[in-house]
Amino acid sequence: MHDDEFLRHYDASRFPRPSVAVDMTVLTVAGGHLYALLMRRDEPPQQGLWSLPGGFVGIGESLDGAAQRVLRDKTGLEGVYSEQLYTFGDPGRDPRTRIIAVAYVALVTAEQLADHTLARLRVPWEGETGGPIEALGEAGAALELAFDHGAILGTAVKRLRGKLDYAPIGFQLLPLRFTLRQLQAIHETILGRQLNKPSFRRRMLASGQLEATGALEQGTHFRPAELYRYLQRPDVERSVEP
Amino acid sequence: MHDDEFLRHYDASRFPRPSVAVDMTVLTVAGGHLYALLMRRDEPPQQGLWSLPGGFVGIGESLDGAAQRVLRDKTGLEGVYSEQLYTFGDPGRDPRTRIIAVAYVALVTAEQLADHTLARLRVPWEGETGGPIEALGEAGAALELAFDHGAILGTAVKRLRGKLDYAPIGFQLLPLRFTLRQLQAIHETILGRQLNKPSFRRRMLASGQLEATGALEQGTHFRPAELYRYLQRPDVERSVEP
DNA sequence: TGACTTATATGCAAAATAGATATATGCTGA
DNA sequence: TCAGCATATATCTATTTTGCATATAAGTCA
Repeated sequence: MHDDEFLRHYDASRFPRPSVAVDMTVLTVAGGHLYALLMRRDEPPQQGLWSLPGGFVGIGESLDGAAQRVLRDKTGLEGVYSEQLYTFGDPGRDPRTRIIAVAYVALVTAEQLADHTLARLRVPWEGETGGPIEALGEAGAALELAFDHGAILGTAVKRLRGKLDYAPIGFQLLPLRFTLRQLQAIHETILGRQLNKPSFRRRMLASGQLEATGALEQGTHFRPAELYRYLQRPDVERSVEP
Repeated sequence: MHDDEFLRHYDASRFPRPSVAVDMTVLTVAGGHLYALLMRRDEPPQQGLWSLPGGFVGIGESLDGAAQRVLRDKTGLEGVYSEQLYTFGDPGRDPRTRIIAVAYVALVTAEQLADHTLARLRVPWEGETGGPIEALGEAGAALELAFDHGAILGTAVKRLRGKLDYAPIGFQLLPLRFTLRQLQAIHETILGRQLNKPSFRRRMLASGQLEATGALEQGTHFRPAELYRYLQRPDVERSVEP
């Protein structure tokens, strides 16, 4: 193998190359609704429209690394769960030039997004049908989304629905200690349908992912529920996942 | 919005950009084994090693389009089912320069790969654990794989196992008309475990994806099985799928 | 025609699931 | 201190799904 010699003469600039960006879908659940973090574009193209936080991938930077960096720089969030979602690369998806976007999903608790603009998501399909979804502003009117970000959001919701019952998704959206009822509410919101209470309980407890803490919920006007904890320590887990 | 003016002055070459390629995982099933199409690299880097067919994405070409083109140019296959798998972008995964690879999985029948080099896949994990897998040559020895292609193959098998029971995967690996026993053999090979016959039958027939043709298998030395057909016409389906 | 081999159908037990109902528990306010 | 309240938690039953065993059917071949 003469890799060394070959590489000395390799000219990476012979062909025109697209730009590569990461787009972050930051989702949370609150009050029975799904929300996504959106930012108003303050420069062209598509100035004034709403978009997912994104940024270009550095030439020496891994995709997961770029995702974490963009998240930190644009939203201040650090060390949150995120995974690669899908890569959107239609020519023309961005009017500037050819930009291929590697989309990521990040899940955070509603408290972590207190200072950001959240848009309520309206999913116009059931189950895992898929397709673009709408983001609604305060008034309930649909926000105009930049680029193909409506499609990216739809893909994210579809992914969440698919992974919900075999991956530790709900836990990322809750504080470290939570009640089974809270976890069920998260699942119901993501799936967009009601679930049976005893059945959900059994399934969760049988999954081995949960551990009872013995502590009880505080501040209720009725019988408090027991607090549970996720066993795989969601505070440590990061972006992984092929 | 002054998008027009902005775009006239936009300089896409201000930042160094990675190259973007598609890598095709072409899989088939035969004789109880999973096989992948591999090509021997005949030029550096990593000359002599075995790799997935791949190629750079053209500047005006969609990712799905690039996948179909690479498949056609490198293997002669046209119009086969393929879907995007995952994007591999570690800096250093390719020694030439920064190359981000959007990996695709394509499924074809064994007959369609008659003229190509196939490597039997050995999956060292169960279920959907994930991780790189080995490709074995004729003699049964592991082939040395280029770049991160062992990891890409592992991701492809994990994806197939996950989608098998709710997506039309088995049909892509069979001729248009097939017996239930053949379909079950495909499932068993992909999953790496035996399945219950009456149970598999019931599940498939209840799924509504199959239609009995009335015709019977030919050339058996015993009772021939009925031939079934996939309802969504797999010969029409292409790359889709977020 | 009957032995052979596999497809297909049927029957039954075990397990998982949904749903309804009953019981337990902590809070509130008199 | 105690009844009433609201929700958590446990229990029970009907239904569906699944695995496994067995029976029957339908071709080939001698």
